[in-house]
Amino acid sequence: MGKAERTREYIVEKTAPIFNRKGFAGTSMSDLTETTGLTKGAIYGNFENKDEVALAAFDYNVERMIKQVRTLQASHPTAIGKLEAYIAVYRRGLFKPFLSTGCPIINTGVEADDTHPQLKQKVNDAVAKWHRSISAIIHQGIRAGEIKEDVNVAAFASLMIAMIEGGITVSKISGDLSYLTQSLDHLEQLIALQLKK
Amino acid sequence: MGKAERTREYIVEKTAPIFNRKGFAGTSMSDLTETTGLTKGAIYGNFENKDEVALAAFDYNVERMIKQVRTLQASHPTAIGKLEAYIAVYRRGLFKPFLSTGCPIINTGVEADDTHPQLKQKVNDAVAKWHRSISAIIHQGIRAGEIKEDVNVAAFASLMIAMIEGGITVSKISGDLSYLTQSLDHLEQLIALQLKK
Amino acid sequence: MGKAERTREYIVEKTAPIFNRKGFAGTSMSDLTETTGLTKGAIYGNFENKDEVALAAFDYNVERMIKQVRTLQASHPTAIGKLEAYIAVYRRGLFKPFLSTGCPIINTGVEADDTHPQLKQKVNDAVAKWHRSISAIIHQGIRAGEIKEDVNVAAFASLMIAMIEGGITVSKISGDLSYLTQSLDHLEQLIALQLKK
Amino acid sequence: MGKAERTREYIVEKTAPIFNRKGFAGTSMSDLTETTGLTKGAIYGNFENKDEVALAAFDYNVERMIKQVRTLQASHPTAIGKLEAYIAVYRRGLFKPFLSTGCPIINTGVEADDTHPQLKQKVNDAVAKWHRSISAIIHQGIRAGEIKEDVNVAAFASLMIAMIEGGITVSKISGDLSYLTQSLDHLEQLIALQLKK
DNA sequence: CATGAATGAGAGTTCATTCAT
DNA sequence: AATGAATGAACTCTCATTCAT
Repeated sequence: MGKAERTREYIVEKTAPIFNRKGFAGTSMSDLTETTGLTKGAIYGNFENKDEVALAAFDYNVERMIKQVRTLQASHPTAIGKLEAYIAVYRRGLFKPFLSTGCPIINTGVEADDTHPQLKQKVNDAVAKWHRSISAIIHQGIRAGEIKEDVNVAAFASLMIAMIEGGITVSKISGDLSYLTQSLDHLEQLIALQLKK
Repeated sequence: MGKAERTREYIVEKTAPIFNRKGFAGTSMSDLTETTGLTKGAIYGNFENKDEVALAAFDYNVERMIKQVRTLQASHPTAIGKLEAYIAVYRRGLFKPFLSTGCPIINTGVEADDTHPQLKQKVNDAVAKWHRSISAIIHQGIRAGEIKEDVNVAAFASLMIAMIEGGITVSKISGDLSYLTQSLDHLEQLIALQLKK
Repeated sequence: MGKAERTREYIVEKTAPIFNRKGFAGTSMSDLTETTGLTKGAIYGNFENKDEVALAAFDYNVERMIKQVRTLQASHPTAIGKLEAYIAVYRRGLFKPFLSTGCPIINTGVEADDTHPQLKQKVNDAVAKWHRSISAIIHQGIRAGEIKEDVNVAAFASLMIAMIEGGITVSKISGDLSYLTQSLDHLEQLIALQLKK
Repeated sequence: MGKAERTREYIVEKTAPIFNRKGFAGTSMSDLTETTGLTKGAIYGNFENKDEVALAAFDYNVERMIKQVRTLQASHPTAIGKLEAYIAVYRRGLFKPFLSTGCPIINTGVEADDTHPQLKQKVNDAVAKWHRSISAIIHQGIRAGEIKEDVNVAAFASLMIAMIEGGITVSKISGDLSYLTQSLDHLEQLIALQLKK
């Protein structure tokens, strides 16, 4: 990894939380230089413009969430275990500052939807990828005989994502964790009752 | 209603959708003058600053949503009917541009949470009020003998809000209505199975 | 005096101290409506514009100072007595809030000199009138045999005005009354030693 | 001296006369960009805001006056010579455009006294410093046996400052140099008769 | 006449971006 | 490759003035 590559990563790591907290319009280039300790030139030397930093920061934020799930899923070979890993990760987030700024997909999506086509596309892709990922796990569970065959896979994945994101987001904006707790509790029941054979 | 009051309302009506779409930081005073056809002076003559317009616009946006629910609930005397009215309103939103910009509570909350204390407070209040409103309906249903007595009222209200908001928001940012559809379908089942006697 | 005339005077009385304190550029039309309790329209109905109010306010402020001197001079028939009346008035100002905002001639002149020709002209006239007034008193004293004949009248009047204004102004801007005290003390001696026969 | 430092100085040099002539409220940021040929961004890159430029400009204006006096005083070792240097400098100003805009201490003090606490403080300090400076010279003269021992040092310094400032200011606002001439002539006599042994 | 809502130019300030060094 | 001073457009907001009511 060359120096330029390392600087790029450093900038992304440092600025990603700012973009997640303040949003694209609310984050200024000065915020970025302050957080990184770098100059304007250094950032513009590594990124074409603010948009490019924001896009890279979004990727970084999403990747970071995915990594947490993947790590936990690695130690759970069954489909049900992998689905429950999602719940465990977000439940763990309840007690860490991890979710205090909410989910980057929602944070970015809500702002970008009507103002920033490039970010919007990335958000779209992230949601679609997540949906495919959950669907694949359920299908795997069906093939493995763990999960009922008549489950509406796409519908369940949609419901699962909506509930998780709803829980995270309403808890974040209200400062009341019960929204996330209830969502995760209910999701756990659904997995046990509707999916498990 | 004096002229000032009328202009205030006119400004709020016209600008509320802009704030909902673009957010507070993303909406400029020039956006407001363009939409209203008024000059900056006219807006500053009726509002102390941009914040005040945004706060009034948020109230307007929330009130508009509440009104739709209340109107439908008026023709449903039972508690179950009133809860189903929520679902009907949001399902109807699926086919209208009504929900195309998402829920103002989420849109505003996501941005304001880390950047705008006054708006954040209003969002907090709106969520709390909604929770109280749903809880009151369930309690009324219990007293009326419509709804099971052992329901965890607060938990159900939290789950209901999280699911609706999750459905609306993920559908909005992904452009895929299935998230909202699945949330509303499942919520309908929950009401039928877990609440109804 | 008609109603219009009374309103004009009311506006001038109320706004004159504001102009004296904040200056022309530093005083806004809103300052004027706040102080008077009148509307913009009421002021523009009685004055063509801000300049006209400022010009009238300057006249009022100067006239008010002159009146104080004239009143005291009325009870002093001698020329020396009349000159000492000036000193008495300004010395009295030391203990009243009367001079706390400084002399309107200086306050206005300093700002207007390079920015407001009309006000500048009024300031010029006020100084010239004051000079003529002192000169006339000295000449009267000479004719009456009170004052030495070889006094350089114009020079003495100039020195007297410069000392009074210097004392008032430096005391005002420094918050230290000694500048005015020393000026008045010295001026008193000069009258006794250089003028009095 | 870095580039930023040089630009700061350039801005101060160019804008100081404008602030002295038009005052703080009367000087706009556009006045500053016009005079300097720089953009607003360039000024805001070097100063936090308009206030900071005005404060630096005041310091510059005062320092410029002090330098003239100090330069002349350097070639006059005696206390009397140093005091007469003040008079010489201001008398010289009579024939140059140097005093055409008046004394920055008075110009600034008159406006700032009731409107700008930071500038007011600087004015206060400048007057106090001047007073101390004159007092020190007189004390030095007493110790050196040049000046009478029973002189009221503080009182003389106050009178001297009041007379000089009164002369400058009334001459400026009236356009009649006799006020300054008479003040300086008289002050010269006072030094010769009241101070000199 | 008086009102006060509305005007529109201009105020002070910020910000993404550029470019000489 | 990095610096950071400078750009200039856009930002929020104010102000003297006007005019329909």
